[in-house]
Amino acid sequence: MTLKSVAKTLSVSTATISNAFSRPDQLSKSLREKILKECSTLGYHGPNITARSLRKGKSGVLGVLLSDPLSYYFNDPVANQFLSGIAETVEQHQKQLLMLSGADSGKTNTGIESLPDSFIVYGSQEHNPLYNRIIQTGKPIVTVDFDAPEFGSINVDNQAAAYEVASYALKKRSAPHAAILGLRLIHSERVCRITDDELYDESESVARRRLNGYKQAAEESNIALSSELIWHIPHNTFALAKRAAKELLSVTPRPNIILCMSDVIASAVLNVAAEMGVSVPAEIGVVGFDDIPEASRTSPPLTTICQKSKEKGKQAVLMLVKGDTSSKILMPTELIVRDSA
Amino acid sequence: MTLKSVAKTLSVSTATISNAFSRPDQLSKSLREKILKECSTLGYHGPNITARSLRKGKSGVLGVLLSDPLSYYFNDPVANQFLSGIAETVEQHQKQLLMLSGADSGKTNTGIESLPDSFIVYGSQEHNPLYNRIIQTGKPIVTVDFDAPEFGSINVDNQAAAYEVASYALKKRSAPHAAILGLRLIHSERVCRITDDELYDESESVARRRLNGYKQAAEESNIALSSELIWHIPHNTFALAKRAAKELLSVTPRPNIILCMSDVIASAVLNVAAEMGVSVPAEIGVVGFDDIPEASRTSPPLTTICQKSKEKGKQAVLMLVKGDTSSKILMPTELIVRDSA
DNA sequence: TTGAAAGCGCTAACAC
DNA sequence: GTGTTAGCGCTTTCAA
Repeated sequence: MTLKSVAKTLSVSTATISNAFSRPDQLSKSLREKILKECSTLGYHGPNITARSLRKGKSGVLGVLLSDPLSYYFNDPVANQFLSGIAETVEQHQKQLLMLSGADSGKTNTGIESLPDSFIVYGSQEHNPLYNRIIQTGKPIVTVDFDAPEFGSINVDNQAAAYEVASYALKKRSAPHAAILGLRLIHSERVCRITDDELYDESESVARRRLNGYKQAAEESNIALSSELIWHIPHNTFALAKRAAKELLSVTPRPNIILCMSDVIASAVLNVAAEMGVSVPAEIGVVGFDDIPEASRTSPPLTTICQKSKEKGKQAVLMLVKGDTSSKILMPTELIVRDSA
Repeated sequence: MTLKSVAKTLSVSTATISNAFSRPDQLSKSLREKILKECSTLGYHGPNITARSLRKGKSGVLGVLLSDPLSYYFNDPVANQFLSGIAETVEQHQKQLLMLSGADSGKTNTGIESLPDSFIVYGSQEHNPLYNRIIQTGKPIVTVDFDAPEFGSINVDNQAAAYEVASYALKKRSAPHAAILGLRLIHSERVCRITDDELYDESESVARRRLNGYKQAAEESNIALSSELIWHIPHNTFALAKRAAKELLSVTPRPNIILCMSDVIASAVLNVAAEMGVSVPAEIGVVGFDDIPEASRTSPPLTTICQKSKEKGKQAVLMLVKGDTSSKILMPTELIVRDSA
């Protein structure tokens, strides 16, 4: 059942059918309705999207390029929020959402980058060949949580936010002794501490900016920050964070402030602390980052930085919809004080 | 940059370029490698997927039809698991994943159903016009968590599982007095109790089957189950569940067993119970359903039914990949005993 | 191993 | 307001 065959059956031209579906102003209302009704009874539900996309050079699909396997993004609370903001806005604009994995792209090229009309690129894509292919399409791109000079972007001031939450935590203690549970600080798949030279890495990643914020707060409070008390966690999962938390809470003397680069990590700390009988916030203060929904439900509830992940997704879609591909948006963050520090 | 223009530049035929990318056996290895290399330097990354799909009638895209707005699925732990199982398997098979919302389909038809080669339909789609259009494409379909005679499907035995967990909870108490927090029991957007006639509804939904399992267990224990102690919660969110839990825990005399149709609901009950100073499991027993990751981390940890959501997603993709579109698979469930009952 | 050409289903320019 | 037609970029058959 094609537009052509339908046109023949209804004894009108193909243009008329096409117009009935795509350009209502090109024919009378009565004819349009008649045609739509007849198509419906015939079982023709409108133009084939592949053919239409080929012809028009547009598909109505928005691509989201992610930097890890897709399954990761279904299990990370921050990504969940971000993607649900995207999804909601995409739906409002009657577009389709295609999630593009950073993982499969190394293998066979499926040419999928030619389908979407525009892209949201989430997180740094250093070694992702698909990213380069997307750039070469010349289609509109907005980056989120990292920056590329040539594209519009949405970010938060990670350093300032980390500084704020760390300062708060440090000032709450009379004799602060801080440790850091970092997320993706270095390129390693292992939970481990970093080395001193890695501490002064100059890269611009989210983790680095947060670390800089922590360092800044520590300096202001005249606290030493050695790499011995900085852990690297390769992915934002509860299990990995728990491993790091166990190591950290077993250190003697035990730090009394734990700065966590995500709420998932912070909640793992609370969990381990409870298991070990360490009381929060009496013995140790814990702060997170992100303000995921669970943050208000942990015991004790988390003191953290709220970054409006859902709103980030929404804004990214809106930029693309509006055709704004050059603004550099810095979203506000907010210190959320609860009981964990 | 098209295949044709590249062919001209390299002075070979279009067929040769096409073969180099899609049918390696049709030309010599050396020629193929030479062409691939030259294409790469030229910046041609392979055939346009729209044109290719139009021509071949296949796109390499797998569609997942959902019954609510997409954003819902990013925030539901069970859906997260299911979708991550799908995503993982789709990636392994070098296909793309397109999530199709049940929400936008009422509005303008984008013809998107013509893109995917096959579909996973998740959850009953009673009033979803897109479902009907997908059926009309005649493409392979696998349904999950509901059944349609003409398609393959993946389900769990909800009634048996609910019976199992309810029996366990009831037998743990000397004088059991049970209440039920149901998920999508009726068609209402409000948190509310159901009426007596609704209690005997004959429909085949997941919620109904679970309710039947609870009823069966109650009968066996000679317990009355009146609609006065059965709540309907329209969506699987913590906030709605909390509202219902508050109502329930304020009833006098207070039930001492709470059967929850999801772990999200059960964890909301634990949360409310803690706020009200009701101790679990001493004063009330709580059981959930699903075994989401958080279920093992609540306090107390949840006694629940494990349904392998991720595995369901994986199996659904596998059926489609294998071309099996008629098997009716019933996945096993397992009673997970923890501390909440 | 290669080249020529038809045609996948549609849209839009143009003619009427 | 409607009909005709070229061609979007590709794959595949057929012939060379």
